[in-house]
Amino acid sequence: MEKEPIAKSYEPKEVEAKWYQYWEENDLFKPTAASEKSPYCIVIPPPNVTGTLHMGHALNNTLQDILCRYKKMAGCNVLWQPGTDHAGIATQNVVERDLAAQGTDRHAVGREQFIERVWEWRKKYGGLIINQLRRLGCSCDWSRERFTMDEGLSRAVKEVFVRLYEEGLIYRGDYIINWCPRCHTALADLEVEHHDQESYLYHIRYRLEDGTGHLIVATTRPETLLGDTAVAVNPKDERYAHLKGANVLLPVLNKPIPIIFDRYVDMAFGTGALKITPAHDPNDFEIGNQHNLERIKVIDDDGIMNELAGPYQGLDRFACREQILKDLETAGLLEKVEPYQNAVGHCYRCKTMIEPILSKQWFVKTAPLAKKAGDAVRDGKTRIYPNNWEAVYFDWMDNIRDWCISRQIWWGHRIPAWYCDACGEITVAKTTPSKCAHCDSENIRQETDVLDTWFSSALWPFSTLGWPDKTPELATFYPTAALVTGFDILFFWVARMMMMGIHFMGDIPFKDVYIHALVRDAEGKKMSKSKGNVIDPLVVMDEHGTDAFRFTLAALAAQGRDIKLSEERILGYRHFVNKLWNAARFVFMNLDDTATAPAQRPPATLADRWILTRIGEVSDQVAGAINDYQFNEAAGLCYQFVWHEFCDWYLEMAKQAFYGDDQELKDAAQHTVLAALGASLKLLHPFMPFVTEEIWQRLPGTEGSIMSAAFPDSSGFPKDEKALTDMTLLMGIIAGIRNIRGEMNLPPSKNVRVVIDTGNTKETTCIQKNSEQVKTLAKVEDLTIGSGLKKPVASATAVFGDTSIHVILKGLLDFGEEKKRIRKSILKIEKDLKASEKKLSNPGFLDKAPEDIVADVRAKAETLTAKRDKLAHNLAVLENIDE
RNA sequence: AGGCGGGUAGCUCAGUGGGAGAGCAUCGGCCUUACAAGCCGGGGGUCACGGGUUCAAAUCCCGUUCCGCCUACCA
Repeated sequence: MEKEPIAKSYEPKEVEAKWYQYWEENDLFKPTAASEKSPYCIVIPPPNVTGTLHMGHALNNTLQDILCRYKKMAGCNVLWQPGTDHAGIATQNVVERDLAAQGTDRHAVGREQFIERVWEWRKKYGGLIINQLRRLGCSCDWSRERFTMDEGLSRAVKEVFVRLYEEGLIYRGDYIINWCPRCHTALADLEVEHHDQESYLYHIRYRLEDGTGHLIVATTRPETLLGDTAVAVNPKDERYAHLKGANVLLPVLNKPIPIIFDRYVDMAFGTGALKITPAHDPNDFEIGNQHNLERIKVIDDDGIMNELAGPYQGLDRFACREQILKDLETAGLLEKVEPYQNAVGHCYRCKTMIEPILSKQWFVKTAPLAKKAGDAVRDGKTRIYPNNWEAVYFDWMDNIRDWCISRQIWWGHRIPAWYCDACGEITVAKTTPSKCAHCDSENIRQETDVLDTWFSSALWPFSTLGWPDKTPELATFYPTAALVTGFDILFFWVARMMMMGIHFMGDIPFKDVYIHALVRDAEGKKMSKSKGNVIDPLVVMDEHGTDAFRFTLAALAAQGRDIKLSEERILGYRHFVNKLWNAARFVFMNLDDTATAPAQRPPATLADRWILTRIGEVSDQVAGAINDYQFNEAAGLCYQFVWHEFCDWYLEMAKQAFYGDDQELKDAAQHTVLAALGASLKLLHPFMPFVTEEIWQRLPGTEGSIMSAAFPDSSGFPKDEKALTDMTLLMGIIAGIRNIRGEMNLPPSKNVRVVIDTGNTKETTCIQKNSEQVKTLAKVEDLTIGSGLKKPVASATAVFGDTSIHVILKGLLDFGEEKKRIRKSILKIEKDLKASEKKLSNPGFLDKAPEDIVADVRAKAETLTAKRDKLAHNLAVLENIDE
């Protein structure tokens, strides 16, 4: 296809955009409509529309793309379902910031106008991250792109809400939430930052109602005592056992409240007595529920004390604290103040101190859903890789709390519930009702809260495939094959998709969950803008090319460990991309000037037979590793094979055929080298889509995209055991000679004469047949091969197996140095030998170790002994000469 | 506080029961007509420490220690 001459080094920029466009134009990212092939589907973890591509996305999507591209080549009907998330609070914040810059705010603009502005913003910037995913090479079917606020997905959200409500699995109730008095919204636990803070622990005297004494309570928040409805102590605490049924008087307000007994109270902390404020503390709320305590809200939504705070009404919560402390002091009720460090929640956005406040919220009753979601993993229907995350998953599912799904913001799915002002009942419906379902009053108004962002993303695996309609995609691709995500959203997203998928589809949403690591900087720190240690994937792709970047991520993606990304590592793999490029260049230079592939030829040389056998083996290993989500393993296998077997050995050996006159050998080599290069490209394609496509399209005899080619496997290649053993011998011989050359600092220009004393005639034949290779690759000008050959006088010796290799160094050999070299070698062998002999002389080992292991050790000991003896013999020869 | 992960070559990390590996760095030799972003060769590790299980431990168990992360409601 491509005819222009191939450049000396690979230039990613020139080819990446070209091929991405080609793939899209040729519909290569789309699944086939009706297909015999087995379906394979991944739904993308939808990035926030506000987002730009960061390292986490890059890793996440690279791994998904590797899976999708591999599966397609392996013969599956693949759908990678893409889309974005409306990201309620994050997006609302971005647009609010815009408004602030224009000197206005959302309240001034009004709800409808505001939402319109968000849509406008989305239209303008929402495609940013999608295009960055394209840069990364993601093979998503973009014709199916979805957005959580789309019409279709919104319909799914309403459907789910209404059905859960009708089933009694959604309810409205009082709950303690994290309230930001400045932003005026509830915050998810995730959105609360905890900072250690220097504060004080105040010991306050609560007098007993009957006047017989007092009890001391320790607190960091004295102002909340206005809402106290009990004091709790541990039932085992003997100090307070006599106070059963007694009341204390709330300081300042002088109101009697009960002393209750609850195991939650830590006897060792403070005085062992805990004030209970159910309306302003999450724990107290729980305890209050168990003891049926009244909940008194004394702080309003602005953080100001309300009418129930009595004399403190109108004071800011912090001012109130000061005032109350003064009053307690005056009344002689402040026993002690000690410095204390505690973690206090702050709004992640404006850093205002969070106020836990009691309010009415919507909830999903999760227990029944969680039970099934837990069982699905317990039963192995869904498998989590690596499986240590299963424990974390179970722990959460087994201790799950009801899920608060309402948010007091504007951007999101507005809850489809209407309150009736006439009868006070709630109407929940998929479409906007005209009147109350209970009393027919038309005086109804819709809930102003919107749903938690995770509510719509919980439906993602089926809503994107068309649910609640019965679509062919849903029938084909649900349950999806795999979900690839980071552990940080295991609870928020994965767990909820499991619950919703099982409930509404009657089946798990995905068979496998692959949890990958976090990408950190070279020091292991989390990348963040404030630390300034962010590596921008887009910059990396610009500098080193997408393929090198992707390969780096895959090569570092070992399970269960974070990735420390370093520039050097990327550079190393960039070299690998270039190596592949140059290997291809070499191949092209040595093909006859023809556009078509050379005629089919059987492999003619040992090298030909060997490389084909190796491709078969490696292909199976790579496929196995990808199927097991061992991305680093798969990448490593490819790297090792392509560089150190295909390039270092096969291409070097093929030169003999290419540069020689034997047309038959040449034809066979051309055929083999094309097969080997083609297979290498296919193995690498899932990791490096661009460079492999670029080379593939230039290869003679290929048709269409490499994406449509079949992934290699061993059934398509010979299994030539003899080629493997012969090649091992040959490589050992050559390495032996090279080793001596290296140690003696012999430049390649200095050819040497070599005598090879083999162990048997088989070896003699093998080496003789390939003597030209030995001569070329080890720079030998004269090679003598035979069994029982004598060591030449001025020669250095290496031993491989039964074979002695003597390199003649007339006038160059330092006898002393050579003897030293051999002695060192013998010492090393004897150390190994000793270990083997120790095992073999251990009755326990011979008794209990498996036979094959014992046989291995025996064989090893024999080999080592033979080698040692040979070296010793050669050493003796040298010593005789010396004398 | 609890949970999780980790400590292996100078650096970054693979390696889950049978003689320790890779990349980078380093040292020596090479512009050998695909590639100096390259080729050939070398050196370098008490696998954190201490115990245990086993014929056999980097690998499994217990303890110690250091580092990192996540969760948390000690007022």
